[in-house]
Amino acid sequence: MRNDGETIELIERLARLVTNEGHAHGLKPAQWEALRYLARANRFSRTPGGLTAYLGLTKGTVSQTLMSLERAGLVEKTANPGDARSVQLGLTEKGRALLPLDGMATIQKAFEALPQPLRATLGDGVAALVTSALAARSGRAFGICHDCRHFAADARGPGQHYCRLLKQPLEDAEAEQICQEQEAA
Amino acid sequence: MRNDGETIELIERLARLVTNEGHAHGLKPAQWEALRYLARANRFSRTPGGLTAYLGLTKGTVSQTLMSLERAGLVEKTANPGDARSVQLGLTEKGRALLPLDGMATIQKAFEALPQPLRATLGDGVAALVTSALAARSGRAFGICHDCRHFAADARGPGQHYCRLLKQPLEDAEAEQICQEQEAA
DNA sequence: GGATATGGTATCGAGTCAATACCATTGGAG
DNA sequence: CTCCAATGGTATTGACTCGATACCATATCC
Repeated sequence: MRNDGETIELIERLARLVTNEGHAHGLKPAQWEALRYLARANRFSRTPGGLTAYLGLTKGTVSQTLMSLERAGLVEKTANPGDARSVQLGLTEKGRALLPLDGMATIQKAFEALPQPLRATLGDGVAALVTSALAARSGRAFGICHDCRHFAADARGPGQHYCRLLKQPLEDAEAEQICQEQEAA
Repeated sequence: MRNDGETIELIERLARLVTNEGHAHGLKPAQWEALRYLARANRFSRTPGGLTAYLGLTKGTVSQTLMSLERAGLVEKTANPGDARSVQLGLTEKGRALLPLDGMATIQKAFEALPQPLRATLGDGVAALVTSALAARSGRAFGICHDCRHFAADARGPGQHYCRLLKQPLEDAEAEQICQEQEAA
């Protein structure tokens, strides 16, 4: 029988495996994490500050990583209309093309090789553990927009949603992205 | 409902949380992983080569990390009787004293806060995923000695076990440690 | 309109990591 | 028994990560 200590060791091992996969195609783990985040985050969250909160690092570190990605032509910065201090981040064509080559695909394949009841079960367990660990460090959830308590579906007509917190309209596609401000409904 | 893609995102997030916890007490994540490995590995596996295989890194990298730990007085090297090329690693008193301050304790607490059926379930899922991911990269399991097909229980009397592969006697305590050579029974 | 908060960047030092080169010892094969 | 390839480690280099600290511009609040 497996005891709790062994499970912790396995979680540690899994974390190492994920990190190791992050060296695909000459990029570094932190760079891949930034790329994946930018591919999934909505326009309110695609900023250096958003990425900093997501990764749980300091802003100086994240600024460095973003500069290296910008130098490599994978990420571009544009001015944020409405706040001249802030910066909007986005993937370039080249950056987007790199996404399918992500080393996480290896983990994903291993995951998909598991029988179905186990997959669902693992999802539940990991979700609960992440929630619990995030709560312990008072970190944000970065959940999906449409699962948020500030989300108003079809508030402006079919497919025209609305964020009550940021007072902004939302397209269908955006409702599927992750958001800095998301709070469970 | 959660789909498979979301589970992968959560696994990625969990890996980042584990890595972030690795900065406790001025050490780095890789240094903590080395310390934990040395605390759990048996005498056949407590070598730079064993740690290299466990972490899935190159030997040069691991050599660097071990040197920094030796400079800090947390790890000590002794000659390996029987092979003058090899080195035996061990934790110093100071290194052993540091173990309970491990940042993984935070993750462990979050894990223990989960209700029981979920804990067991998560353990099963993570075990299966790690096994599957390791197989994909043909990595070793580093399982517990007494679960190995080379393990002969009480072969030399009660509590006097034996490794058929390395042809070495094993004490009770060693049978509970992880081993480089372990293969599921 | 000035204090303070916020979003980012610049710089430094220690560490990580792969790659390459290198050095001993070991263990075969002739 | 002597080469010689394989094995276990270390040394060095260069790009990147990361926290800490300092700093700058724009926003916001009184």
